[in-house]
Amino acid sequence: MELPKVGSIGEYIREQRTQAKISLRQLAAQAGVSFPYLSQVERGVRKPSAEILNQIAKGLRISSQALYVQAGLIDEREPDSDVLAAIRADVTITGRQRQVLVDIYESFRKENKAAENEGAQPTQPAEPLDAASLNGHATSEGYNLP
Amino acid sequence: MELPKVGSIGEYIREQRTQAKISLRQLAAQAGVSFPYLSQVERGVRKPSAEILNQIAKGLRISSQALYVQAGLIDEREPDSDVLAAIRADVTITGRQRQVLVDIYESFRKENKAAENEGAQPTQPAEPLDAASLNGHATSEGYNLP
DNA sequence: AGAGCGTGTATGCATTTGCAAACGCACTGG
DNA sequence: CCAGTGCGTTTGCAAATGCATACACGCTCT
Repeated sequence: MELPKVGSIGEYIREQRTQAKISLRQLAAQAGVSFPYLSQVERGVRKPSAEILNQIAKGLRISSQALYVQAGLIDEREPDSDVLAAIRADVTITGRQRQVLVDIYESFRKENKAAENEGAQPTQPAEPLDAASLNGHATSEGYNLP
Repeated sequence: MELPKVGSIGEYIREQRTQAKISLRQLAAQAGVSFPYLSQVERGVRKPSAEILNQIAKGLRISSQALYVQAGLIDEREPDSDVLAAIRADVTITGRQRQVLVDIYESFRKENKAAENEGAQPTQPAEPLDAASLNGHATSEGYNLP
């Protein structure tokens, strides 16, 4: 039975890859998997095993757990969305950084709620947002959200 | 391959099962997998996929992550702070937004660590990050979300 | 003795993973 | 104009997963 409804794991991977601005072949090479297979995975044609998922996570430089959660392979009991609580409880960041994270998170929530109440119009979804600019020193200034 | 000695995963499962004092068939039923296959998994004859692993974890009432770590599918190099866990578990934001938050948070951490070491390390201690270098530099300015 | 029920284990087989090779398409630039 | 690269996709095919079925052993009854 072909149920294309499979987890959005493929979309997520592709999203991460395009955000990182690397090609399918590059990611495949870094992850140590074959590019054709990666293509199929991204389109949901094939469902990768845990090992492959782990390698892809490595290639993407993201946490394996992020992928597993996305793939629905980790239940992660109760999301409950206490992101804010976790941020406020974090002692490894400064107060100013904390405020930045809180602001961004809340504005995301607000944006999503607005988009939800509007029809199917995705407001302004086209965002460049390079994930690769990590060392680009993303400090408090520079974020401005729609 | 004849004997993939790597998998202490099977032993771990069997250990957990016997410790829980349930039979192979019972666990298989609770996990929703076939008992013969579970037997093979426990003896390392077969290497279960992530889905099966997840179901087994459910059946054993243990954390999925514990199994993944045992299976070597999660590197566990990072303690994975509570903030990151909360962000990843949050279902009220999009994957892109999630990535933004994760990136910003990690870059904060990186900044702080660099500041802590006081001038020894230049912001990129471990990762070669060929993806970005291949791509040539992205932005290098802070985040700007349109 | 058996019949019955419990355990874990070896088969056969449909389905699937994952790869190598070949393909089509868009861009170059000699 | 078409060789040379890059991209993503499609196509067979060996190897593996995962299951249903059948097997071997241990235990307890009547």
